[in-house]
Amino acid sequence: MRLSRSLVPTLKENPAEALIASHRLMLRAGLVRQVAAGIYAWLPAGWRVLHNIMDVVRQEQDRVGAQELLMPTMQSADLWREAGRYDAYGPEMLRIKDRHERDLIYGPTNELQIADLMRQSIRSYKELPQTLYHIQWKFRDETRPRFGVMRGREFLMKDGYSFDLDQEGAVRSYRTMMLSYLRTFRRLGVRAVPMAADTGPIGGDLSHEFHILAPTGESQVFYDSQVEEVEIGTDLDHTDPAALERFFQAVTKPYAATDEKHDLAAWAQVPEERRREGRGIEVGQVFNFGTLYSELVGLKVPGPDQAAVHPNMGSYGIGVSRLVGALIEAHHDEAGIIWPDEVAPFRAAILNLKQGDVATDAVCEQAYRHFAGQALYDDRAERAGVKFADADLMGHPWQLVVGPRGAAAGTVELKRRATGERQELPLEAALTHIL
RNA sequence: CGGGGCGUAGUACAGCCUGGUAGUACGCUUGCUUCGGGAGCAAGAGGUCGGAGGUUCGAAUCCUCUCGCCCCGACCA
Repeated sequence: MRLSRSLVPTLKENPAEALIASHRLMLRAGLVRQVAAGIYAWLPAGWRVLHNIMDVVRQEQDRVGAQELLMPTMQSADLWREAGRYDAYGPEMLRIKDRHERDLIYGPTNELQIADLMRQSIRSYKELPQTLYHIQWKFRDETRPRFGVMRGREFLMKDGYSFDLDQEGAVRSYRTMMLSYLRTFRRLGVRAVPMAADTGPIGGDLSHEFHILAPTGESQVFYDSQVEEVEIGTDLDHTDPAALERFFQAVTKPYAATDEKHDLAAWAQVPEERRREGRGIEVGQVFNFGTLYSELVGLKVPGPDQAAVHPNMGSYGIGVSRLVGALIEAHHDEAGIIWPDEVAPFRAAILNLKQGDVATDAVCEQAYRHFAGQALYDDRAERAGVKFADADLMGHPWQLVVGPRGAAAGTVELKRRATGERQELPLEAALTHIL
């Protein structure tokens, strides 16, 4: 993208409504604009970030055999009534009437829909296990939206659901998802610690929340520093139950809990020098809730012995739009955002220090073509300082600085945003470096 | 939902108490100069002061109602 022709409305000053770093920087870097309380428009650069996160999530889901589908945002109230959840859910659920006075809801979650879908579709235990997921907008009418996209009313969430014949299979699905999630967060450039968690209104008895540690987190978290040393299992074969179990034990054995589940007795067992306490941003949660929902919607299949079986379900969520804020909370400095490589809206910014200079323009155009849409070309006829400030603010992992001096000598300056390191090198070398 | 705060130009704010032609800075436009890490000078554009009603000769300013946004708490990916 050429910056001169892009909708990237950066701000030099901090908007008054934004108090925490990620909210401030998202507005200042031109990623989002607020439309109403807790509702945001994603501008081109912000939308690219969201896409990049979705891509990583998708790849890691597909890798462990989950199938993507897409369920609608709007749901019929009937299903919720049938399951006895329409009145139970409370005012957080946005209820709408269509022109025929039929009750609809904007989905706050999808486990009823997916269970209903499976009820209509699967006919035998031989079709299990299956795990399905989608990435879709949700709406929860929070009493108090805040912190920008971190607690919006409308938010993008990846939610997945597993269906197993029995508890043993369900535990395996649960562990597989744990692995997938930890891989996902790792690729997104953050360490998310799984913590024992309350199961909340969804019910069930096995649940972990994934927290990114940041001072602005909403939960108080306690953990044994050993969890930080666990190998994430990038190459682990998830179809090997023994390897999966070893991994799961290693990840969940060290003490880690949010304040809701904090156990003082267990905490006291953790050696003092390994005790860590801080704030965490919840970016994901995994549940196993047994046969609760299959029973609610009447999902059952004939088992091996002819008897009808309610599949054992698990539910797995990642707050995709919240992650954008959480990643910024975890990666920024005074100058702006520092994107992890996989999520950056652009791999590099090309800064043309003298637009109109034939040699400089030529080098920039060459680099621009080379990146084929993966770079933001700052082709504005501005002072260098403005460009550097914007590039730092937007947090591109690399900055390719092209000026007339270098263009004449056949070199460009390459700057790494995260470290501030700069080096002067030939264009070709710089390009290989970035890719 | 309880408590607090705020709505004036794209952004940050002043003006309101004590009514009298809507201001400052940054950003934006144009020109000249400058030009390798948030330039200087000059000239401009840009606002139904959140909305409605009222008081008044006259309302951003006073009164009433209303809408919206932010913060703290209780609740949640």
